[in-house]
Amino acid sequence: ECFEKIALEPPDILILDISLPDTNGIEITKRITAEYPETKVLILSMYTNEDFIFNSLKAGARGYLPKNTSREELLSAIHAIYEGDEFFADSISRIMLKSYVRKAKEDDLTPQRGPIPLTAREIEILKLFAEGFINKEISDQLDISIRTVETHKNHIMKKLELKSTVELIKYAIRNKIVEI
Amino acid sequence: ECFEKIALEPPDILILDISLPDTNGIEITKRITAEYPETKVLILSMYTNEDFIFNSLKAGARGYLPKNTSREELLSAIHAIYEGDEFFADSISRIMLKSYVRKAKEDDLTPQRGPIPLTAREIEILKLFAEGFINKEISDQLDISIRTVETHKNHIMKKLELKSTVELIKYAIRNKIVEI
DNA sequence: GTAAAATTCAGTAGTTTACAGGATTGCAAG
DNA sequence: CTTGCAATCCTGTAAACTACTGAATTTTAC
Repeated sequence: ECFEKIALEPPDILILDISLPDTNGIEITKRITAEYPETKVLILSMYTNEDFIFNSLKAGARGYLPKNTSREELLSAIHAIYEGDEFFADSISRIMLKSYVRKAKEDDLTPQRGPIPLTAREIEILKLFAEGFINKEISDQLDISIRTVETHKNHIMKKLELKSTVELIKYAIRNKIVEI
Repeated sequence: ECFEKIALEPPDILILDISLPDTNGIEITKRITAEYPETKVLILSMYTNEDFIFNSLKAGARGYLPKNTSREELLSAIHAIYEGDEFFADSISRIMLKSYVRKAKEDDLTPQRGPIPLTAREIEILKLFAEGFINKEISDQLDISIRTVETHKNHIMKKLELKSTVELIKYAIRNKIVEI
């Protein structure tokens, strides 16, 4: 029914009042913002779970307000969104910021399980390998024998206790030796 | 001088008034939070650049206020932080939230350069390969010949115009067929 | 100044890739 | 219905790579 009415005359702002923390509201938001980019979605929900808020925003919502929002704040939000701005209740911003910082810290900790226990030469070879060069190309670039390249790779695998080249590449990515 | 005084008697809260957008304030924050975890850092700065704020928070700051903060808000922040909470001015939260959402959307768009042009079987094999299984293990799991596994991999490489297994693994990671 | 580690190279056996070819099956259009 | 196509399956052969062992030379560390 919602989509039928929107198809007739897309509104400037669609206020979605979400009562259940399922993905319905998010799916509606995604569809609206995809099909009617000029219609701006403001979500009003009692759910302040960070993942739910996050997915709503990723789906394209321009604002998010908790249910206990004052009349004044709702009006401010509508005006801000109408002007093309985004609007989030302070409580929402704060929840999301904490989550953001927490994730950023986690991301920063996980890759570095201690310093990389490789020599400069080994890192050089791992980098070239993980960039996609085959052994012959590596040996040409470094002006050493193919066998030496192989030996270095072997040492690397043993040091890191890796069982396949797949893990080797993943290691290089995780430790930022190469880009994905 | 700052560090000498802190060493004598670590304060409950350290209010860092940063006037330059260099990394000094961030380095100080990092060192304090590492050496004196019980000392909480509140940053007061006229710089509201999102990267600067972000790095401050990653360095361990418990709060961030812009220079034009009211006396009341500063006191609220000090009290909140003293209680073990975090405190960010609303303007700061809003800046960071927008940046967060923007980045999340970017991350979501980049990997999918169109649908994956592989058959179900090919994706199955790519997934197992990128998880680290060798051809023999894949052929056992799927109950097919090793040569068939090789052929599938060959088809995948040709379809995707990839030149090495390294690129194949990176493709699988980018397209979320496997975790890093 | 010696011991340990890093860097270099090689032999051998087994595994994987590159390239070319063929067989079977399922499904959809003519 | 058969024709064509894509997907799936299998093989041969040469080249490249891996696993394991061994070893010479240079660097680093105490």
